This record gives sequence, C-alpha cells and structure tokens, in this order.
Amino acid sequence: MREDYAIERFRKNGYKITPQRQEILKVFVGNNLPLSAEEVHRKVVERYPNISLDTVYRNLSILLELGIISKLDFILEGKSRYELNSGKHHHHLVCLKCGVTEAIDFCPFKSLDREKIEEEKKFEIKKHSFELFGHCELCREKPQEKSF
Amino acid sequence: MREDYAIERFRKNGYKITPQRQEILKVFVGNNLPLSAEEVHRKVVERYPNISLDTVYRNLSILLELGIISKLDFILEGKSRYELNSGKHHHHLVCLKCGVTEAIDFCPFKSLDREKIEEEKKFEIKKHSFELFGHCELCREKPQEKSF
DNA sequence: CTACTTGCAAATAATTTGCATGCGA
DNA sequence: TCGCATGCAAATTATTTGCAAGTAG
Repeated sequence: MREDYAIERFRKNGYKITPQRQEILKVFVGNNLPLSAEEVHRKVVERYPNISLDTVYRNLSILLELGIISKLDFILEGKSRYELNSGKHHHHLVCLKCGVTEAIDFCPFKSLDREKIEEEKKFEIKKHSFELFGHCELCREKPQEKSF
Repeated sequence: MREDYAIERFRKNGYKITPQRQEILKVFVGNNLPLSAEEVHRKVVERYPNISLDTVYRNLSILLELGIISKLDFILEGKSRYELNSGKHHHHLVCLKCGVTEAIDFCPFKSLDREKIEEEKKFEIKKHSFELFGHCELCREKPQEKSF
C-alpha cells in the first residue's frame, strides 16, 4: 500500500501526520495524473475547506524530498505539475491544446546510447526526460490552440 | 546569413527594425547557448544601457512568433531559456549543478516509434523533448548540488 | 510540553500589460 | 505623418517566507 508507505516515511523523518498532509497524500494516491499545486488544493479543499494553498506548497516540497512524488521536468502552462512516483520509469504524452498529460511506458533511450554519450561528452547522466507533445484524440479537430 | 534572414522576417511581418531589436537578435546569433531573458538583457545593456527588461520580453515573443528562436521545453531554474533555431533537430545535456546547457545532435526517437505511438494512443505528435540531466565534467567533484 | 504545522498576510521572482512618449518607414 | 516600439510603473501569476497561534506525539 503506497499510502501506508508514505506515512511511514513521514514518521521516520520526523514529520507529523496532520489531516491536511494526509489528505494531500490521498489526492496523489487516488490519481495518477500529474497535478498542479492549485489542482491539488482544489481537491483537498473539498474535505478541508480551510486549508491554504501555502500548506499545499509546503507539503509538496516534503513529498518531493521524501521521494513520494516527482515534479515534472517540463512546464507548459507556466506552472509545475507533480505526480505520484509509480516506481516504473515512464514518460508522457502532453496535449498542446487541453494540457492533458498521460503517462506512457515507452522509452527510446537505451543503455548503449547512454554509455556512448557519457563517454563522448564526459557527462555523467543522472536522469533524462522524454515528452511527446501534440494533440490528443479529443482535441484533434478543435480549431483553437492554447498558447502553451 | 542568419541575421539578414531574421531582419527580412521582421520586415515581412510589419515589425520595425529598431536598434534594440537588432541588438537582441545579435545576442542570439552570436551565441548558441540557451539564454534566459535576464541574460539577454544583461548583454544588450552593454550596448544600450537604457533598454528595459520589458522590451527584451516583448522581443523574445516576436522572435518566437517568427520562429527565429525557440523556448526550451524544460525549466530547471524557475525561468525560461531561449535559443536560436539552428535548423537542425537537437536535444540538450543539462548540468544539474552549474546549469550549463549544451546541445547534442543525438536523438533516440525513431519514426517507427512515433508511428506506433500515434497509432496506439490516437495521439498526433507535433514535437518531442529529450533532455539529459546530470553532471558536467567540471562539476563532477563539486560537493554541493543546486536545488534545481 | 515542545517542536513541527498551519493559516494569514506579505514578500519574491518571472513575466505581462497600460499608457504616454518616441521613432522607424 | 502614422503606427509600431519603447521605458516606466503597475499588475499578474506562481511560489516562498515570517509570524503568531494550533496541534500531533
């Protein structure tokens, strides 16, 4: 259970289990789409009407620090998005019209490529991003394209 | 000559050739590293001490619109970076310590991969990003890692 | 009880916009 | 001259921080 695991990590690192924190965690556990801070806040407010956006931001930092969530490496809309760490390496399909972001398992980067580049460029690769931007099925025929 | 080409594009699209605009263009032509708005401003100020950061931003938009520069799809430091369109497809090596960004020609994404995904996911791919994050040769042994 | 947390308000930082003046074509 | 451009100041947006009060353990 991913939620129990996260709560265990809170405890081990001296963080208290507050209802707000728990609810923010639940939003991610119950959702495998990347969410913005505001979206997380919007969901948590349903149950904790007084929770502030600040608290969401502060808890996102902690979840990041504990490796429970990740911040996406790309920004389309001028704000960051965060997603639960699934444990499996993956990338994303991102719609340039509606912003919908879907995870895909496919990765084109092979270990031979990595070795060659590390050798040639004297660069130690820690991670990589690979994102596909385009139009999702629903947005194919929409005329207007968002600016992001 | 890339600069002449850009100036031609300005003309054709009804944009005037102001000294500030020309100087901003020159910064990119004389530099193949991705630059932030502030870095561009810093360079242009050397020659036009009164130029405002606003003007830089406004001209970056125009350069983007005309396809003369591109905005990088990833953000590490909380701000966007822009680079001259080289005409060749490429990706980047990005140092997580010092932020240095180098272009590389290597691309792992093949047309067969593309076709398969477009078919399977019913997603029309318009562009993709592929960035390698890690430590450059100079930063290998540095102890501190920046937060971005 | 005590340190971590929270909400509120204010501060930052990047980027954008309104407006009157300036200047290229 | 005329409309696009610029500089300045103020607005916006995402995110961060200071602080006093609240609460988990």
